[in-house]
Amino acid sequence: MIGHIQELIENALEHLQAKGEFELEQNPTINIERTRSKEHGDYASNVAMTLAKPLRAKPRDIAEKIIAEMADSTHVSKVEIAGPGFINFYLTDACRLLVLKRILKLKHEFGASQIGEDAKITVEFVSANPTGPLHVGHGRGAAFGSSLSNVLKKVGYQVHAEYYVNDHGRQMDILATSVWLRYLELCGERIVFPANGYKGDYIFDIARKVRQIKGDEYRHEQMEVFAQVSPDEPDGGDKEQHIDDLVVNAKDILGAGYEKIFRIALKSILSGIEDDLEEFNVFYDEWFSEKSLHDGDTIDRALKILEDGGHLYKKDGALWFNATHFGDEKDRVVMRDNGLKTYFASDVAYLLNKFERGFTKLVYVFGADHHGYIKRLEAATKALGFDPAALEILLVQFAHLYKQGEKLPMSTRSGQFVTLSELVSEVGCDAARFFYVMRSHDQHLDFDMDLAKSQSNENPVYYIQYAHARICSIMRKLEEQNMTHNVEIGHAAVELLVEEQEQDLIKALSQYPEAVAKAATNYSVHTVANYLRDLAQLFHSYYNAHQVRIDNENLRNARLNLCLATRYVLADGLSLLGSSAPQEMLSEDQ
RNA sequence: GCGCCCGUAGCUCAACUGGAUAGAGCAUCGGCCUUCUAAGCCGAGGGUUGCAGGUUCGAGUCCUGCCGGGCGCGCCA
Repeated sequence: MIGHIQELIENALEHLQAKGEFELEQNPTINIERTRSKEHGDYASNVAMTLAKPLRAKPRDIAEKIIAEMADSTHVSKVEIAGPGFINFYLTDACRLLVLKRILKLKHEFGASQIGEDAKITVEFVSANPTGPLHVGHGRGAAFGSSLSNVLKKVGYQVHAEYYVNDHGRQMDILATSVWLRYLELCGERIVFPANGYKGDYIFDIARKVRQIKGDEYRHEQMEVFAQVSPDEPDGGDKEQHIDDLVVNAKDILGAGYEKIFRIALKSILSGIEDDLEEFNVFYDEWFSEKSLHDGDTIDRALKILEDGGHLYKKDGALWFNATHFGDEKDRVVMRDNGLKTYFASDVAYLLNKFERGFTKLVYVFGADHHGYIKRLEAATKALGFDPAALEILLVQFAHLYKQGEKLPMSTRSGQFVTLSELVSEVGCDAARFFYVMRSHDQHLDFDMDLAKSQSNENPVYYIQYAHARICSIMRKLEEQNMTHNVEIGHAAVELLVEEQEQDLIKALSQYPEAVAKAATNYSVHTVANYLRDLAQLFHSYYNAHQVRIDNENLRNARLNLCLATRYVLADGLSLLGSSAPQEMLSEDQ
């Protein structure tokens, strides 16, 4: 429809130029918008205002000429000048009502588009280190990334959702060593647990698993384990050095056994993460192993490209990437003086890997604390010879959880945190997903767990789901009373939908594709949440004002069509956000 | 200190990328269940968009400077 109106204005402008009324050096971009309020019609254009300057004329005069020259359209019933020079378009009823037929035909396909033009796009999100279970701090990234993937798919991108598994490197060594130390404790060794080790209870769980499988096979005396290890922080030493020494000992003492513990720990935690995400309705197309970059030649090739480009240099025994040359604040180390490649080297390789797989858009969903990564990733992209515009790095601000008015602490190392799984089992997946994405991702979020749990009008998820359930209820009651719903009769009678609430609801339905498109192009999933709230609100108003199950067959079927269309859109929108659309609302005491 | 993000109703947040009278929910107050689920509806009050300038037909939105909050600034991940 927007395109149609653009065409009307374009043609009018061409005629005016041909007649010599207007003299324009270039064709203006014609901006058509939905009006904010219905007193301004359905669509509006500000073209007369933007032309005021080049034409040196008053906006309202220009608008008048454009309207006079505009061809009649079967879709437009009225065109008006308003305010400082807006041109307002009113659609014909027939045109407005067309959307109902469209929705009932397309069902869950309604709202889809080809904006993405089938482009290959990756969305990487969460990618938390597999050193412990996901906590509520990861929840927002998971909810946002997953919903964004759904939305991008809906508008015609080939989306590949990825979780980058850091299954290589120092943190994983610390994890494996932590497990071993807990295992030794279980065997009865007296261990002073390192300050920098992973302290959560889940480490004990994994240690128990190791003991179950291997018995006392990996037991060694405390003296041997701590031989030559520098003092820990509480004893006046460096906690980093202390844990690194322990890792070295663990590898020496255990040999192949170390690898075994490492794999058990990784597998155990990773499958826990997968389960938690599945429970959270989050699914990936790929779990990408960092280790695979090392095992293959990707890292070496990536570094070679940087090397060949002259972007690497040696300093203090380490190998540096000349990131400042590409706009970063600092140069970055890619290989430490001990010969180990840094995580940044893996990041560069992963970047290269994504481009080599043919993705034209690389979306990263990062926590806000990672904003320092933007510049270095852009720098690496340029140095690899790719266009940094292909990167879309989205920062998700922190979500603070509140329970009974108190802020919940979040700290991975200390082992004190609410896990995502606990959150989901407490407030439910539907509410948790919705709450995480109902605010703009670049805005801080206060997550009120009591509100998310409450079965009341305060809770926006239930509000939307209730609208859906009410429609389902109408359909159920219809059958019970042997009334019929004939879609064709409904279509033929749509012009009977003259009530204000019906008109408003129809208009809102027709805006669904725009809401989805906007969410996709702006990476703003919360707009879908807002849209659904508005739609549910309009439906509830309608429901309270008018009966659907009535004897008048024509009107009844028209209203049922409207209800069914609303139901499809509500269900589809909720599914984009990862929430369900229940057919009935059951309270706890039922 | 330097860099990035954010300041909108008492609270939590929107505002179609520069448009018309800045909107919702919660909270507060007043109404609506003999009717398809009251997890609902209808109505009322509530604002110098942190402050000060600038850009233009027009600024919550863009530019500059302050004030206030969050985060980051490792051969850690």
